[in-house]
Amino acid sequence: MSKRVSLKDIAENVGVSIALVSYVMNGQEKQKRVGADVVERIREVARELNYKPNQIAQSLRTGSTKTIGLIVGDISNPFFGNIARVIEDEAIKHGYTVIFGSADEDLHKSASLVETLINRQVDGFIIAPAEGTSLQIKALQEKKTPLVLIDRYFDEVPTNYVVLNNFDASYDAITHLIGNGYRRIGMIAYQSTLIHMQERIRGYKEAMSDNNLKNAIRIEEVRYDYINSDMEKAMHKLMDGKNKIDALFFATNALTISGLYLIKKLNLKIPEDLAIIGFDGNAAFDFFSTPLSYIEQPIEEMGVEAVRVLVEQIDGSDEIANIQLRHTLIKRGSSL
Amino acid sequence: MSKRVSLKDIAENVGVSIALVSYVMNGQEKQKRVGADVVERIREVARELNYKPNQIAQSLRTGSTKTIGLIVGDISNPFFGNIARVIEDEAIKHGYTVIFGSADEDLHKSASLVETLINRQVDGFIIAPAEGTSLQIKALQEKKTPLVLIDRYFDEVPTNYVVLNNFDASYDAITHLIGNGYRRIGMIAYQSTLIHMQERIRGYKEAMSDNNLKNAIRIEEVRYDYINSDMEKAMHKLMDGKNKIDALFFATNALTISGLYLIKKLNLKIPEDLAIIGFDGNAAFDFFSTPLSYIEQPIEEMGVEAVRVLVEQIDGSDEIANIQLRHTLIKRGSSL
DNA sequence: TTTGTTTGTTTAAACGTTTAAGCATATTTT
DNA sequence: AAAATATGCTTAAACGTTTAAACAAACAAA
Repeated sequence: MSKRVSLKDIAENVGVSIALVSYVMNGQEKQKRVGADVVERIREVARELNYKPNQIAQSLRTGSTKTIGLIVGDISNPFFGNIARVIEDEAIKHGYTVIFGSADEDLHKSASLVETLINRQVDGFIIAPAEGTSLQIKALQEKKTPLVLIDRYFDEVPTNYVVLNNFDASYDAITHLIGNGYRRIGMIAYQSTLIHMQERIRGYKEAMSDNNLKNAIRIEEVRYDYINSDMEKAMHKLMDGKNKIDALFFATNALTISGLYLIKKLNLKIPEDLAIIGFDGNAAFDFFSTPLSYIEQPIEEMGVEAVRVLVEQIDGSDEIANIQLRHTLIKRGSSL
Repeated sequence: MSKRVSLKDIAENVGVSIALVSYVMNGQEKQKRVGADVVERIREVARELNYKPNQIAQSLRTGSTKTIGLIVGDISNPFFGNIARVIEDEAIKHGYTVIFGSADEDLHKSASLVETLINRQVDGFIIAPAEGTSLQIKALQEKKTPLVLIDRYFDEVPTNYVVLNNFDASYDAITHLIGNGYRRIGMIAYQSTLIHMQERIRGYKEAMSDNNLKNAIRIEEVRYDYINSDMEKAMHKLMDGKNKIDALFFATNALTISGLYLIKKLNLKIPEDLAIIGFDGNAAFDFFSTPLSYIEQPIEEMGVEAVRVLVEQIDGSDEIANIQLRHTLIKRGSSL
């Protein structure tokens, strides 16, 4: 890579000190009263040599990298890909760039990513925390690192967060199913202590209880790393035997997709054999034999708010923002 | 954000010079013959204070940021999301982190991203170049910036690239359709001069010509920014009237999805009314009324190779690598 | 004429590293 | 005992910025 042009090069070329060049490049020629002719010449030479400031040097000197560290579960997961895109755009609007990492819902990968990003001196973090990372998050918080959690948070660690109101979303979905006459409603969730999952489960349970269906509650949990095999077992548990369910609620997009493959394989009629509500919109939902009802998250808003709150924190605010956003229940054939 | 621990802090604490601390932190205590007891104490204090090297300072001093700039069309597009994931993992393996940006296939966004990343002193670029960016790419190339293009490249600018053998892929898909008895085969592509699109088109044309179907060639082009409305017009052109097609080949994943929405709306029977081959696998393809045949790209390999070649370039190689990867044609109901 | 102010510029330190060079002191070789 | 070498450490410069402080020259006010 050929040598980059520095302030020094311009200074030597014009025959002035580095300071003057710096002033001019930063538009401070008025306050620092640089001579008009010198301003002119510096500008000219800078253009000629195609000067680009070295952000690394700037960062070292100013202590700010104008960089946001984004840690999600997996950037190739549509939910995270979409939110990453929103965050990217918002970050740029605020003058930041983003460095991202996928933690695969893994404690150690997450720790390693946090360390890498800290070493790179990011100005702040946006994190969808993996299970068991509450200590990592707490440590960041204690070092007063600007931080916003998305999608999930920890009750025991007070931090900024921007999440879906998962309880409401679940409650709404289940109430809708009950309203349409379904009674034996099951749910398939990830095996996880993370709050977004627990809240989605709580919403399901409470909606069932509030409708005198407490006895009909049937939850199956699936491990993140064995989603397809566990899904098969779960479905069989719920669908086999005389007590089989008549409606099924999936707790995430990936779970929904995985479940749909099975449902297709089992040749179930939707919603006659089984009504379904999934999570997060998706072209796949639209093309399924019966278009799927689902809970839509306000991804755009989530990303926008996350960046807004983070930038406020970076700028010195110490108010904690806890933001819960509202879902939209998209009702279609699969839950009629 | 609380002040970070530096080499100086450790040095003062132990009562030695900064240089010694640096040597120990870099594992050079043998070559630089640091006293065994001092090594011990430095290690201890570093652990106690939880020292983390400031990568910004390291970068400034060493001239290497260990950072890769990744520019794609749109990170929320599954193809790019998936390849970004692979690139991320590979980069980490090589000791790099990635800064990404979505250029939205836009010349100016691309220019602005390149500038931002240059200012951030990335060690090299992986770029899926947007239409009309050949001058940007050429400029990078001339400054000897390590660079690998993916998905597309420019014939007129010799660079490293890792792409699909798009001609072969298209040719194979069309040959397969012809083999199954289809003759009036249409194609819907993006309006673009980019090589990947041109090659896909060329593959289609040549397969048609080679089978004496030159007269049956029907290509409709769709604008990236008006995909859905243009798609509607294109479909009508191809499907209305007496000369209507009996098979359709889509040139990208997004085009396929957009087309499928219309096909569903028009209630066409697949493959009876229209056979279809799409691009890039997708859950949506699996759930469509008839499972879709499609061209699968070796995304994993593409990402792995791109990073490998880039790191070689960063390490000083000046061999130009032009890598064309082979597709897999997934044959299913939609093209029977 | 002296003093004070304005204008335009330079100097130098700092950010946190890395690393070549220098410098004592101790140890080995003659 | 002198010379040579080895050992263990410090000094200082450099990377490219930003910016407070110093300074000189020109001009204005007393």
